[in-house]
Amino acid sequence: MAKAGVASGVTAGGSQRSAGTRRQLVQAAIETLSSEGFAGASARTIADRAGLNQGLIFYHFGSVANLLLAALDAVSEERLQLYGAEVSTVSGPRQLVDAAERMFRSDFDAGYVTVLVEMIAGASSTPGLGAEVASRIAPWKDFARSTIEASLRGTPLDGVLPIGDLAHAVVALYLGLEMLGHLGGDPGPAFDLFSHAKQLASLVENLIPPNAPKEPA
Amino acid sequence: MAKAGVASGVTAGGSQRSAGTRRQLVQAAIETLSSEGFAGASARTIADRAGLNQGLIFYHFGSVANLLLAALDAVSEERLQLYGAEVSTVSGPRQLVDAAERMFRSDFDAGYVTVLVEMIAGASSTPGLGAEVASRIAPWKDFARSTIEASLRGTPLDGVLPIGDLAHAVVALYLGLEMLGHLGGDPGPAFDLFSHAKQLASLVENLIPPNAPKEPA
DNA sequence: GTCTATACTTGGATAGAC
DNA sequence: GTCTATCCAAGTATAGAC
Repeated sequence: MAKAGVASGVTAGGSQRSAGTRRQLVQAAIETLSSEGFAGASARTIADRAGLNQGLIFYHFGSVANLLLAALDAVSEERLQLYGAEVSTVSGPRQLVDAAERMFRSDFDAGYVTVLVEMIAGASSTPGLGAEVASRIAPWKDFARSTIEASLRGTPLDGVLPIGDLAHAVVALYLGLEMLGHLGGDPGPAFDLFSHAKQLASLVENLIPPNAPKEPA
Repeated sequence: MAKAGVASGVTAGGSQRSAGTRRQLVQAAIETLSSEGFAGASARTIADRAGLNQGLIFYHFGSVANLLLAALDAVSEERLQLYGAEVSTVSGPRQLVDAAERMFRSDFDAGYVTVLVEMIAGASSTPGLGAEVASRIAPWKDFARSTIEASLRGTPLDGVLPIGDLAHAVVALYLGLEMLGHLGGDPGPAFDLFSHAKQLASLVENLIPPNAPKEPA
């Protein structure tokens, strides 16, 4: 056991100065989770990186676990918003795979998916953390589902694929590819897969043009 | 930082008594990794579970990291052997998916894949650990590749699919499904996926019967 | 050779200074 | 309200007992 209990809602909303300190700590927590992993994300390590006293973590967040959750929140919100923007201009499966590849690349380089992976893997060490992490992962599955659904609209696959299960698989694959890529230091195989997926998506699109007008049922 | 450096080959081969102690520690390490995760797998926690003095870990393995690697070795070897046996009786994609589902179920229930996931995620916290873990994950990808290859022999997909990349994806998916299933406490969605995969595999098999004699090139 | 008691280091948390 | 100095628990590691 390393991190202590998960208090709820200790993210006090205070002054300007306080907000700045919190922001620095959250940023340092993200970087530490990326480079040292959950097990290496101690109060001291994080505070050192931010150039701040480690006690501040407990004052502002109540516990290390809560700071890490705040870091997860920050990453999840920012990325999800960016993903939404990327995807909004997309029509059809091939463009979607293309967008997914770009997002994976920038995620991988910045170490953002690592934050998710580390928090999921680390959750089992702290009582109560699992549920908190789960509630922050859920939006990703929702996002995957609605995006897949939208991109399939108008193609012959519309309505025949189990979207919910597919979304689950996509998220799982995304996390797994990140783990393997990070471990070997080489995300190469992941990008080979994206390239195959693009061919497959093109195949689907060439059967029937994307976004062809569809008869109302 | 929690675990210390990774010494090489400290797994001294000694007496009967020594072997028994090591076995108990490895077993306790596996259980601890499963239930508490990498971050919770301290020398004291593991030794307590085994009912042994924590100093024994350093005497027998040199460091906590080395004990955890020994645990990973044990799980990987035992499971890989069992997987090999399961798969040896298999012919064709559908039976393969069937076998994979059985293996995933027993792995998930026993927490064996969790050991892999936790070691991969935890690797980044200890210098040198990443490479050691990577070399122990590699056989899984090899196994996936040769198994997929064999099951496709004689089907119309033989030779057209990028086996290496597919194997990478399968391992990644396996790890990702484990993470998500473990997090939510419910591996359900993973099994839904297996069920879809079975339908897909049946489809492939019905195009051309499995293991149909193939013309030599 | 095997194990235990003990030394030392790092980590979480808070009482009290500003 | 914000932060720092300090405390105690938990972790790694080893010197020495058996």
